[in-house]
Parts: sequence; C-alpha cells; structure tokens
Amino acid sequence: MSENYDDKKIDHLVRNVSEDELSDLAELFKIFGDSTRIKILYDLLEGEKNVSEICEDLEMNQSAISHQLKILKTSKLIKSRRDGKAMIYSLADDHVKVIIAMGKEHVEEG
Amino acid sequence: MSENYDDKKIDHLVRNVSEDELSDLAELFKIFGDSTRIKILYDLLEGEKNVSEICEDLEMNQSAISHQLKILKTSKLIKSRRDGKAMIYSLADDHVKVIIAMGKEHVEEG
DNA sequence: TAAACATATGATAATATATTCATATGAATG
DNA sequence: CATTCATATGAATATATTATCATATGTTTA
Repeated sequence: MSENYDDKKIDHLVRNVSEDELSDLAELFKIFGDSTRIKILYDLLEGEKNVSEICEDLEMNQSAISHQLKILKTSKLIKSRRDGKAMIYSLADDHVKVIIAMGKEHVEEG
Repeated sequence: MSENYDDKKIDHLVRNVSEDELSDLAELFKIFGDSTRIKILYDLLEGEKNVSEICEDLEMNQSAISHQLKILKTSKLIKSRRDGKAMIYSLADDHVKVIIAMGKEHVEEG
C-alpha cells in the first residue's frame, strides 16, 4: 500500500457517485457486514492461510468457512491457489486493510 | 474532517483487533450494506434534509425511509433535530464520507 | 488403484431483514 | 380545538442469508 488519503482525495472519490455505484458499494459493504467473513479477512491480514488454518483460528467448521470463502472470492476480496491437497487463500488487495481501519476508527469513537 | 490516513496510521488502527471489535465492525458495515441506507447516507452528504426530501430524492415511500432512518440513527451514523412538523436529519460525523470513499475506490478498481 | 486427506458444494432449516400497509403520535394552523 | 401535515411505529409478508449435514470432487500416498 502506497497511497495516502487526505481530504482532497476523499472529496474527489465521493463526488458524483451514481445509483448503480451506490448499489455496488452496498454489495461490497454487505460482505464486510458478517462477523464470520470479517474475521476471515482479518485473519488473512496475517498472511496467506489454508482452509484448515482458518477453521482453527475461527473455531468454526470447515463447511461454513468454505461457503464464506466462496463469497469472499466471488467479491474479489480474496484470491486462492492450490498447494497439493490444500487451497491457500490470501487477500486480493490492500483495500481490505484500509476499510477495516476506517470502520474501526468509527467504532472506537462511537 | 482534518485527518490524514497514511500507511502508518492504517497499520496502527488494524493492529490487535479483538473478536468483539470485529463483530462490532461487522455490525457497522452491515448498516452500509443495504442500498437504501447507503443512498440515504450519500444523500445526506449534500447536507441536512428532512424526511420528505429524502423520500423524493430516493423515490421511496415514507415508511420505508423512516424505518431505515431509525436504523441509521441507532447506529449513530446520523442525527436528527425537529423543525416544526419536520424532522431534519444529518450525518453524525465525517467517517461516513471516508468509508464510502474507501469502498468506492475498491469497487472502481475491481 | 484404493484409501486417506483437504476442500467444495447442494439441500435444508433456522433466522434475519426490508418493505408495505394501517395507524399512531406530535406539531402547526385555521 | 378540530383538522391537516410530517413523521414514527407495529404487524405482517416476502425475501435473503447463514450454518449444518451429507456427500461430491480433487489430490496425494501407501
């Protein structure tokens, strides 16, 4: 991540957002709006992990995790590669970190 | 808004987030994860508005809007004051703008 | 190549959520 | 003070979503 967010950049990003773009945004935030998924994303901030590791970290069963991994992958928030029998997942980009950080700041101040 | 988000600040915010905090974050993002609510929030970026104005802007009926306004207010994303017969709503803080901006940047690049 | 291992997937049931309709509340006004 | 206007709210319905269970797929290894 090499970007820097100041007032000017934020104002520019927020200008002229169409209804369709707002709907896309809602879909994106919906992905973050589930505690299982956000825990998976946060888990992957530590680095790439396979499904079993994520299951252990979250103390949840494999099927539930796999279902949520699929949703996260469809949303392009994570990517995967195969390593032998295992599937290894990692974050697709740095926005996850920024979005979590922004949310945390709001929650902290509330 | 007078803050500036750089890598260092973001990394610090993202450090040591507890399970409970992640659940709170999920709840926050869930609020953004509905197109009616995010449209209301975006509408209020223009400034404070009463319920009727929001209904017209979104072309939705008053009851649906009021229900969502209540959810937004409970989440402390908006605040309200009375002006005669009207209730006037406005954003509670600047995080809304930042969170929408971050989301938009992700959506644009996807 | 059969068995074991890791993950994915489909169906189901339980739960949550959004909108609508009807109506209640609260303020202004003739 | 009765009516109108603006908003809020409760109930009901429709829809979406999540976790679980059972099982399928794909990979390695004995």
